[in-house]
Amino acid sequence: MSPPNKATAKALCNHPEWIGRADCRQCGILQQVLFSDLSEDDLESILDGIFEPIDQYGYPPGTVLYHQGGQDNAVFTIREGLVKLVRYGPDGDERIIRLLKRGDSMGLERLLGDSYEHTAIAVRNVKVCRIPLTVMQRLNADKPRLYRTLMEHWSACLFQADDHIMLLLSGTVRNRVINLIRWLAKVEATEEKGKVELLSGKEMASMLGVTIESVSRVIADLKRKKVLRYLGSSLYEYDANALDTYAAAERKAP
Amino acid sequence: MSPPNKATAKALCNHPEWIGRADCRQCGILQQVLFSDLSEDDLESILDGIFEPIDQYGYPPGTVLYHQGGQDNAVFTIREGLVKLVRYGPDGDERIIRLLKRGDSMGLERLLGDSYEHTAIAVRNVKVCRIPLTVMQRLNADKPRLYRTLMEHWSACLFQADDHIMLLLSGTVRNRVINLIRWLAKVEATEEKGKVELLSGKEMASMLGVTIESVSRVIADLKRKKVLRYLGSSLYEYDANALDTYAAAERKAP
DNA sequence: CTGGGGAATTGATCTATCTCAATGCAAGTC
DNA sequence: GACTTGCATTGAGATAGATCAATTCCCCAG
Repeated sequence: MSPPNKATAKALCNHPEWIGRADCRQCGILQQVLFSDLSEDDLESILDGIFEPIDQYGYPPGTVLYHQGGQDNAVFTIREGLVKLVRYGPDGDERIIRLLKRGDSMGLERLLGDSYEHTAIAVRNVKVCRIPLTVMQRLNADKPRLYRTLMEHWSACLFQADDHIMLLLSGTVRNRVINLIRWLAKVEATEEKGKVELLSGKEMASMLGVTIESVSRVIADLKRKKVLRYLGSSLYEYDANALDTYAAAERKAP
Repeated sequence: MSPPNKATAKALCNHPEWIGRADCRQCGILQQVLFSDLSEDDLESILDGIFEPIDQYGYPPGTVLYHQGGQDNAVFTIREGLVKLVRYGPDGDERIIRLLKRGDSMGLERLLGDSYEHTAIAVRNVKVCRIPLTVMQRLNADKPRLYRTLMEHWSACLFQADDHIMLLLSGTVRNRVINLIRWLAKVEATEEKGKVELLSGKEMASMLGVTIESVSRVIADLKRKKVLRYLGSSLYEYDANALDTYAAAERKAP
């Protein structure tokens, strides 16, 4: 139940690792995800009839799951961890376009025949299911209801993109950082309430469209004001109310 | 063939106006849009069997097509013009999240039962087809192939959102403005090559996340440098090569 | 033609953030 | 334990862009 200690995590994820064949019938995540609309019988027939299997993999932070422009014949769903979707600017600078969490899916553009639109990189230790395109195609043909679920995933991505624009790319650096912290706290409510694991400075900067130094200064300030307290290995204890206060304080009109 | 002159346009669009019942068989746009995958027979049966008709409407600039949170039972496709999707910040400030052009569709979130996620406002004189949800639902049931087209529309929105982040919300004001001009020039290639109709300063500012004054200064500068030439009523002649040059010039490392 | 009003423009500050550079810190290596 | 290596932190100075404040420019109504 408790998170793996450091040694375990390291042993588990020092390199890409095949974890196992997916048994979708047993899977607590997948049922809530892409295949949530399918009955057990349908799942049965998936697992029996397909050529290519659905496999699970674990990756350590920094692993590239796929490359922009790539054509691996699979889509992915995230069982655990965070994945960043990035694009590279003309100077090779990396820009984080989206941050995907447990339950999100990525690479859906392959279903339309497009190559991957981003490079997907693990931000934390990550576990994913790799679903071959052939499986999706077959399912789409057999069970059109799956399309609805797919559309929900598209729309979820879209609304994250919109929130990104509103919350993370508008206003002062301080507000952007605070909104990012809130978002992280919300989606990673795995530990006890009141604690967040932040990203690296570079990653936060590249999500928020600001410099590393600016992010660092904001966080230092929040620490000084006792809104954040450092607990080690980028884990912080935070005061949710104070966060709200400080975010709101900025847009006081005099 | 030529665009309507000002007097005509005005008479046509001074207020929301019902233009006609859609004859999708004759429609040059719609066939390339939502219903591109359907045969003529399928279209036939749409038009015959449905209770609610597909109507066409014209709206003048500034008209609200639907409101964030609204629940009108329809999706729309744009036959002509530009529509902005906006959200409002805590202070009521409007932020343009996306700019939709001829052939794009909007309000697809209603297909999933969600209320509209944005407020849609005409930027120019606009013609749209209003497609009742019932029609879409019926079609989805009868012709599952339509789902593919829908997914393509979702993905198109998503990739516009991503481009928005990369091109319009990164870098200097100058680059953002130039990228916006290029985008407008590309999607509105209705007139002769080499001319763009820009948005109002307020609109450009709210797309790019900068102030009106900054946008104005950049445009004034581009005029001074003969990259843009004003032709009246926010129409400009532009030098595409020079635009590229000036956009690139900024990221020269000394 | 004429006057009014909203938008665009321009100028003069001001400031948040970037940039550059130095220092500190923690983890892994030999 | 000393040495590297990669980040995070902090400071000081430079600057792009915001803000505030006039004009000026259109466009339209009368």
